[in-house]
Amino acid sequence: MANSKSMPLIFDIPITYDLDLSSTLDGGQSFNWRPGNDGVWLGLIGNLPVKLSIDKHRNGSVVKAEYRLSPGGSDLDRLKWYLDLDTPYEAVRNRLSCDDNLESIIRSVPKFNILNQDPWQTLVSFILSTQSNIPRIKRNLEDISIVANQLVTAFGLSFYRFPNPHELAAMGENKLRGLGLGYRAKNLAAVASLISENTFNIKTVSAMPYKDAKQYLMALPGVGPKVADCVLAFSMGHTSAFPVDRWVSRGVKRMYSNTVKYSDPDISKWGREKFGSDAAYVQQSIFYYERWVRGRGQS
DNA sequence: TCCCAGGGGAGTT
DNA sequence: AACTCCCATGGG
Repeated sequence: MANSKSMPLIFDIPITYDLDLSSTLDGGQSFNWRPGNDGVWLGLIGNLPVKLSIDKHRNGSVVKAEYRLSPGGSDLDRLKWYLDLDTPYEAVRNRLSCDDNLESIIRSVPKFNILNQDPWQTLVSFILSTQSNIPRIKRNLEDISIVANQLVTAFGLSFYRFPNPHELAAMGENKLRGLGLGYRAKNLAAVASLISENTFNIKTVSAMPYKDAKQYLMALPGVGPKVADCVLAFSMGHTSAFPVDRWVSRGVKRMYSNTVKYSDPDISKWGREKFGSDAAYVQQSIFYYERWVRGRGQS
């Protein structure tokens, strides 16, 4: 008879709107989920291995989450927070669809959520994202985790926990450079040290007002306006952030050619003012559309 | 070989 | 404040 304490259990979480896991977990917000069979996604939320899938029913869908129940019992709340299940995304989409330029975008992009990821891991992810590409970012993050060598097993599979700031700082710039991070290794090693030494307090950033939080993040090497906005949007609940990369810039310029300015800072400011707390959702929709719908996705 | 990839930062004007 | 160039590296 199997030990029930070590057996993953399946939890059904009802949601009142459609949720597409692929575009949510693997749409450019997060880089550490891997697809399994039949629409299943596997990954770590913190140290917790989780297997996720969606069951569609007539009256709304159910998120199926499989994981080991830990003693504290707060895993379900954490999962719901990570996936941002309590935000009424159907209402968000309805609001935004009133904008003629957005309506077709919203309709042709899968129904994703904006994640609440771990700020530290998200910061590292987007420091690595500069002048890089998504497959490479994934590989860099995975290599970092493998070198950190904190193995967790579940579902008969291996997961490597993402190193904390202290562990990453201990790797040092040269080792990171050896993983193919390029010039980003120097910034990442410096940031890991600043955080592990408590010179920079990442845990307080979420509670700061948007502009203060952004300014504070941008004091870190390798963190400019775009990286800061991604961290704020995808890990700190600042959904009024409007990160501008080349894809979003391209999309906004085409869709709003009459109203919008030109520089990235102008576009970011415009997005924040026009869409308010929906800005991050709009930005991610445009990114996804430009990258994988319009561009017909070269990974 | 050339070009691009979810930019940032320093130097110049 | 806006513009230019360089920062490493891997893949197409």
